[in-house]
Amino acid sequence: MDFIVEAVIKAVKDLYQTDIAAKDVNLQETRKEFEGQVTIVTFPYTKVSRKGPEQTGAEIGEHLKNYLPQIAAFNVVKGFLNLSVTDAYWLNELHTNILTDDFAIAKANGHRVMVEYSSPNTNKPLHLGHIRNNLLGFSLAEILAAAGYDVIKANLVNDRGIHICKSMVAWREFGQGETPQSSGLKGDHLAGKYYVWFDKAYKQQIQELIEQGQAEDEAKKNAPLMKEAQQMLVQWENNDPEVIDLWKTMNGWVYEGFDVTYKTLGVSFDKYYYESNTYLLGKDIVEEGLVKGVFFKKEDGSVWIDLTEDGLDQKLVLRADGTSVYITQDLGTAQLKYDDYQMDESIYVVGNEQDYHFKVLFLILQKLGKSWAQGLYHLSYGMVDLPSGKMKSREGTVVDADDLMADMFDTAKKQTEEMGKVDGFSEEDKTKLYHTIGMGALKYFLLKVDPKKRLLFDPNESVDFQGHTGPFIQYTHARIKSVLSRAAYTPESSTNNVAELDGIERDLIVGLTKFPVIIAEAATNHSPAVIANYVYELAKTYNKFYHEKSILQAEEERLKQFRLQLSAASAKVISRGMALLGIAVPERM
RNA sequence: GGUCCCAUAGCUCAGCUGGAUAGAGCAACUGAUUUCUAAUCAGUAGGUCUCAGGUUCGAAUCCUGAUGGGAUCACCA
Repeated sequence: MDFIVEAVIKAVKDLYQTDIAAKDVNLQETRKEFEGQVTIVTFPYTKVSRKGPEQTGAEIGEHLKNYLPQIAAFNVVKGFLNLSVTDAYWLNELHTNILTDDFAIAKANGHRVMVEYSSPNTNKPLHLGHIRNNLLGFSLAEILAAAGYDVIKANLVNDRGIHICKSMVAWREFGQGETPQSSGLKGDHLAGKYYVWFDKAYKQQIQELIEQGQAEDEAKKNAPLMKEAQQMLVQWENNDPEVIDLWKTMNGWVYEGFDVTYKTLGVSFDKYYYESNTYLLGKDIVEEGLVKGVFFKKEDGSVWIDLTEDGLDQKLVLRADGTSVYITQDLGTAQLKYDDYQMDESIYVVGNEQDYHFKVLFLILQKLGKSWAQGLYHLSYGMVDLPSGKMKSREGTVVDADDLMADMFDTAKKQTEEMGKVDGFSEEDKTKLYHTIGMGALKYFLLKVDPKKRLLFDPNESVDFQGHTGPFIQYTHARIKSVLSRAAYTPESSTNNVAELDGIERDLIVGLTKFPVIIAEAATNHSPAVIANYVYELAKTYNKFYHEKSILQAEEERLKQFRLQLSAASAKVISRGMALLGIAVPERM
């Protein structure tokens, strides 16, 4: 639509002798109730035209119609100039753009971006909140790749620390040698089980100590289990062979479990970072900051940065004993990532509870003069809430990722069987289909809302399969594929053979042409929801077309061919759009 | 208490850097299948865009304040 923008600029110059910038041309889609496809808001030009909005619109419209062969007609309603673009233009778009293999595949833009997501703790299994994180991260990586970026998907695994030791201590105390093999329990769930055990037993010990007369704070510190965990952490840092061995074993179980979950979710990573390798990083950056005078040292030896001028607080970056805090490692890890990949942008997919942390982190790196700091971005997404409130691992109010995915599979199976849609499917095909639909419903449900917003999930209400859902879009795709296969349609058979379009056909082409713009928008906004809502709109438009127009029984052969082309193009965009969300679409359902 | 985020139909959400009479889905009601998949389509009903000011040709959108909800303010991560 750039040609229209340029023509408007020229029109304003010719008519009113004024130069305007491209961004001052406000193009929008024409509303359904008016004639045309593209609308220009003419209010802003009334100042230079010194005429009313209607007259200004009429003059610009006349000018455009004279200069642009693609403009068939125009009409003016108040300050809105509605343009009807010729059918020849839309048909040309379909054949020379939409139907080509490289449609909506952006050329490499020469920019490299890292998307860090997932970043689990290895002491418990993944839950619904992690699912949102993983889906957002994976989808965003796909979108950025489609927009022309060179993308690295990174996972920073939190595999060390006191919480990991808690699971280990509990297992050593109560585990009696349980392994995933011996109990049949998935490795990450096994670790999680002992993490919960630790917490239970620990609370009991605290209670006992309080009953013996200790203050609560005191009791929390003195509980034998906590002492044991802390001692284990020291041993771990000292490379105690037995502890390291146990740590490796249990983490190994957890990774096996995570691999299964990741596989079912359909996410993947190009690069793993482990905190056990990075937790000591950052100390040299602290040193650098002291030399540059960005940080200062207090009498006790602790190192701080004063961010009060930026509206934030003073922040500790190194403890008095010289050990790292969270932000120390993150400073070091940020440098490590940059040294590894020299990316232009680095995106952290992390919940909005850490907004403050990332604000501070990025600000510090800027103050340290890191040239790459401006490319850092925190994709801050909202928490997933249950009707009962926030999920809490230790209180068992979490929606487990594996359970949820299994439920989705079962629901998909039940619904599909009820509709009797799987006659002639092999068992293998059925399993694959139920997985595709179940995950499609779940993924779409989570990705269709703006990442920034918090999300309400009711485990008692199953995720819908009708209406604004993943299965609706998947169904539309399957339906198209069914028609195409009945017609034995092949892409080679496509040549232009109609001259004019009907309303719904034109709407469909207009919708298809938007795909590349939508991808770019999703990329700049870091929002898979943009894609999700677009694909839904497109599927709706197609379904309307499907009902209004007969394809296989079209009045004429050339019309049939054209509608098949339009269908094939729709299937392609739906499929690609869903792929950007990490959602597969079935050939039949 | 300081800082940050959020508030649109009964419910879940769209609404791009300000533009036409604020849109979908679910739930409710009505209709469509001798014809390409009815997980679909067409229609009815449902709104003080939390409230009060301000900016201007024009505000759900931008600014200020209030109210309600959430997060965060650890020598935890």
